[in-house]
Amino acid sequence: MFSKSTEYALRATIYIAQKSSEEHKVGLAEISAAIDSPPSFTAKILQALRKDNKIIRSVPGPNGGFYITEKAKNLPVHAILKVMGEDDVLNKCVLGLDKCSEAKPCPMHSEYKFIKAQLLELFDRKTILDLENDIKTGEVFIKNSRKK
Amino acid sequence: MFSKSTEYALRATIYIAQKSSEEHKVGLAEISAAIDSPPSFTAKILQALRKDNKIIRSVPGPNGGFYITEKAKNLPVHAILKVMGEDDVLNKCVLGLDKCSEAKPCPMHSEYKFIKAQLLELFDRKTILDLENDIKTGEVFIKNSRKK
DNA sequence: TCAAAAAAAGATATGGGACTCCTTAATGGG
DNA sequence: CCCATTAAGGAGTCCCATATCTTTTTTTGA
Repeated sequence: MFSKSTEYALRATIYIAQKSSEEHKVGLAEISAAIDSPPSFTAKILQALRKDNKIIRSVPGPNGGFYITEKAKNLPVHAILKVMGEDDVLNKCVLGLDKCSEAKPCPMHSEYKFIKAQLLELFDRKTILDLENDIKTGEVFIKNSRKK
Repeated sequence: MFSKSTEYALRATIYIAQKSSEEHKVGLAEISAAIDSPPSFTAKILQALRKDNKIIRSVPGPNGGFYITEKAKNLPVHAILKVMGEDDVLNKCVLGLDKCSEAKPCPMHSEYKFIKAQLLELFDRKTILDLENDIKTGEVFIKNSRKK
């Protein structure tokens, strides 16, 4: 559904939410190990998220790293998707028509719109904090198995 | 949601269903004009669909072209997606985890699975014939506006 | 049987996503 | 103030989806 970049962004943000605070930051190496993502590439993605200045923050130097404020944890997953430029993915027509709309629908539109609405609702409702809490229950995970 | 190739495949198939029969075939030029897709690229995609030997058929030479049998029109949209290799797209984890499952879910899994199920149901239920009929009511279209 | 028509096949760009590496800047500890 | 640490930034690689162009093969109709 989403690009690799976005997948890493989501997993990394959840991990940072889970493990960091303003006092205790997490480093790139730990993050990419925890979510099993390529470190250098993850760095680029975290840079992008950081520049947005809304979701994650970072500090260089010893004991530096990434963190996320309690306030930012209340942001919906949709905020991450927006930064990663996935907004259009969710609004796109199944058949790829630019002008597909309620007024000029494609043959899939009338049925797909209800499903799309649920997707949008889910990503708007679910916050970073929600996902972090799910992890803490231990019933849920964000680490990929190492590829062979 | 899907690749350009798949979008063209869907639109082209619907157009062929709408305009062709075993007696009256439609040519590549007409198809790509009707759905506004690059002709040469569309040719490749139709080749792939054709090779599958289930959905569309073709005949070269004068008055040749592409067509689809009445029987094949009863195939679900999912059949096209399968040929285009989009099967994994629909089964993929939102966070990109290989092992995400009911037993080992990601934090989005429990809510996303219901939406995913609806998507799968829609693509399994909706047939090519259904889409063709929607077009015939005239309330629906498959042609993109020409890009400037 | 020949020529035209149309799809099939092959060869070749091109742009962007995915990723790596190297250098630079910022920070904190000794 | 210097050095180790860590993120930021820049440049470049690789591959695949997208797309085009050309040549070959198949078929039909005259």
